[in-house]
Amino acid sequence: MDHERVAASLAELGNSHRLSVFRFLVKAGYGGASVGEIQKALGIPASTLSHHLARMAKVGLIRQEKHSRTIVCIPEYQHLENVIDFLREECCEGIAPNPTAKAQ
Amino acid sequence: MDHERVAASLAELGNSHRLSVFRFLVKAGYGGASVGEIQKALGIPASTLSHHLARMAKVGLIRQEKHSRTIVCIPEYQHLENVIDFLREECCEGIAPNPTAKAQ
DNA sequence: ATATTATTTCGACTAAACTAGAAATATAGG
DNA sequence: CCTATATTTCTAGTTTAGTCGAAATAATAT
Repeated sequence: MDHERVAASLAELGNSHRLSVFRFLVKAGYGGASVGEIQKALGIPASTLSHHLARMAKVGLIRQEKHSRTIVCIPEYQHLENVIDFLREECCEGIAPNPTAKAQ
Repeated sequence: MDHERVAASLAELGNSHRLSVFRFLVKAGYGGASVGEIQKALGIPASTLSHHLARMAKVGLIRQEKHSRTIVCIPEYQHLENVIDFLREECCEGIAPNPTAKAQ
């Protein structure tokens, strides 16, 4: 994953509503949850939620599958894993060998 | 680290300039780098950079130490570690046990 | 066909982020 | 004291994000 995609994904998770949605979907598991279920659980107005879900899908944090009338949202675990891997590789160098301090 | 602080930190890292700054500081190591050094390396106008650095410091991603005329910026590795830990705990459940494997 | 349910798109607004030049501040050296 | 350097604050403009009611779309059932 490249710099810009990582930044875009972090920006999406950097919104409180969207982070809540992602956490909810992770709890829901691989089956995900429908837009309506998310809406009821988190109490976000439908049009607002739809907007946030579209953004999350756009960067690949979630996938949306249409099953008749309902749209099921599924968290893309691997996408988040890739973001975390990038952060570990690019932003955590040197954390193990700490020359200045021990712990805090 | 709580939900809101995680979201705020992710939002800061979710900006391309700020992610570049953080990566640069990590490469610089525990000694960090001065504002001027960052400015030269990344080519961001001084006032713009100052603004981004202040935001990063506010959420605890970096620390700023004044040494005579220059201000040294140091990455707070542990802060990012805490953010990553939150993501792993709250947003990666179920990734190890495959959906095809035993449910629990 | 009509009604019901699930979700999105539209439209309009407010708030916040991003940008960067110019002026101000702070510190050090001559 | 004056000058150079490092960085911030001020100011102002542009852009993007966030919000949500109302209307539109899509699918299903009656």
